[in-house]
Amino acid sequence: MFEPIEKKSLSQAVFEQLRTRIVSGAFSPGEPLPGERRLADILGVNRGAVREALKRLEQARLVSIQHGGSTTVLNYLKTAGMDLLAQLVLKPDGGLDLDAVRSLMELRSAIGPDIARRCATRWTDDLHTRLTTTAQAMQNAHLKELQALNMTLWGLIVSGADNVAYQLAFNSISHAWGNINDAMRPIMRAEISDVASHLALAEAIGARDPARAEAIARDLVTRSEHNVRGAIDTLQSKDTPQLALWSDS
Amino acid sequence: MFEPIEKKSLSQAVFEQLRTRIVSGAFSPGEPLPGERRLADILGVNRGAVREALKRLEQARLVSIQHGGSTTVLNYLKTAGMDLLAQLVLKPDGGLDLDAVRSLMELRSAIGPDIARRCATRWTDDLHTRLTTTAQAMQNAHLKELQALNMTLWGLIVSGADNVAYQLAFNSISHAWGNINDAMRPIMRAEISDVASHLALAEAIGARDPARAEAIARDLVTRSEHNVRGAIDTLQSKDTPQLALWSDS
DNA sequence: CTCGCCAACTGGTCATACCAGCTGACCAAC
DNA sequence: GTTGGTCAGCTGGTATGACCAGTTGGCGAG
Repeated sequence: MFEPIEKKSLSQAVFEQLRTRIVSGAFSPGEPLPGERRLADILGVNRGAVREALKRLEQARLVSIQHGGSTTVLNYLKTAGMDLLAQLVLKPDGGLDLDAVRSLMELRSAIGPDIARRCATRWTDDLHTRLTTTAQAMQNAHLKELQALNMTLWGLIVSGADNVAYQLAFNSISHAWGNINDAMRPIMRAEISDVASHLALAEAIGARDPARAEAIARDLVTRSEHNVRGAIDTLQSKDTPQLALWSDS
Repeated sequence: MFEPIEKKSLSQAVFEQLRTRIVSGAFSPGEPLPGERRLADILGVNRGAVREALKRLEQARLVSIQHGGSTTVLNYLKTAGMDLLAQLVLKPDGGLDLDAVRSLMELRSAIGPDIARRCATRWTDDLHTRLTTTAQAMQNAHLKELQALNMTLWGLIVSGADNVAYQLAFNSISHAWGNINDAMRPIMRAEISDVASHLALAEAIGARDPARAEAIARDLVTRSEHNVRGAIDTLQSKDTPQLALWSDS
């Protein structure tokens, strides 16, 4: 139906364009970027917009700015932080980068069970109630709602794990997730449609049973990880011409 | 002796000041920030510097900027990405925030073994050689060198795990680490001075033995995690009688 | 040759003006 | 009352031109 109109500032556009070019390899690590004045001239914007974009690139550790010297491109694989994941899971053409998605799912599989385990021993207040309420809401939900509730549930579990590193990592993952959740829905089906396991997870955490919570969580998150791997294998083995499948569907 | 002179641009200073105030709670979530012109006036800098700082705060998801509206502070615990860890491990007074450090070590404990496991099955080229060389270099190294070599070793393992999410998470962790590695050296001693285990880890990965690599890695990273926890418990029981009462339950 | 200075880059800061979006007060017209 | 319009006064967004401040390399004096 109606979709929100996409609006972005100039500095945002400059930032995204440069970021895409750096990640895609159009700029090689160590290569100097054109000067601010020249970039502004090329892109047809004023220098302030370019500077704002460059500052953001510097904060993302994609470039290195030196007063008096030139701004150089960094090797993002060795310097960039986790927030770049949100960019990497999407290819420049808008499709999914399955390799990055696989990486994301593997990370999720590694920390998810540990988060559930720690939450089971550390939660306070009425977290148990809120977990159970959320899990119960999954009983009469469709796939799209299931996905949202699954995210809500994990957000609660993370908040109960009393660990800011997990919390921030979850935020970064969620942010990346926002770019691909529609495409991931069928792949996540086996995990998010298993309401009984989610209820059991909430119950195990509420009962302060870390081992059981960890086991249930591991079982759940592993399913989607395997499904992503299965999707990759299918694409790699079946269709030699990759583009054929993309254009047909 | 002589230390490098700390030089930072105005926008960097503005960014850091606002970030510190947001994280410390001087600005509450939802609270509107003063306007750009007013901030520039208060801080005695140009509006451009303020704008560059605000753009960076927005990218870090610490504030939300709206054209025509006001810039509001976000709840960083629910929005900020993992790069904020580098800020959180240091308290405003320069001391360590042990709670954040504990979080960091727990995250490290969760992903480290999994990274080693995946590296053992996925490494290519001469990674095994480089791992062994690095581990062997630890044999005649002092504590400070051991710490650096341990970081180098893990950097190699991460690069061999073929997982961009782990790679970026490692970058974020390393970045936070750079702020506290001096203080963490004694705590890490039990882990980084065990050269034999590091050699065994390199050997297990080279032998493509994921189970053994995972086990050795888990044993190593868990030590430092426990030491951090021990340091926290010691501090809590010794001083600050208020907190002692709290933990007596 | 070395040393030191100068010119020409680079990014950093500044002041000013104007454009563009939001909000609320006010005021018709229905 | 509700609706819709206008307008003033905020807010952030963009543009311009100037100048300050590090870095670099070349060129001339010694």
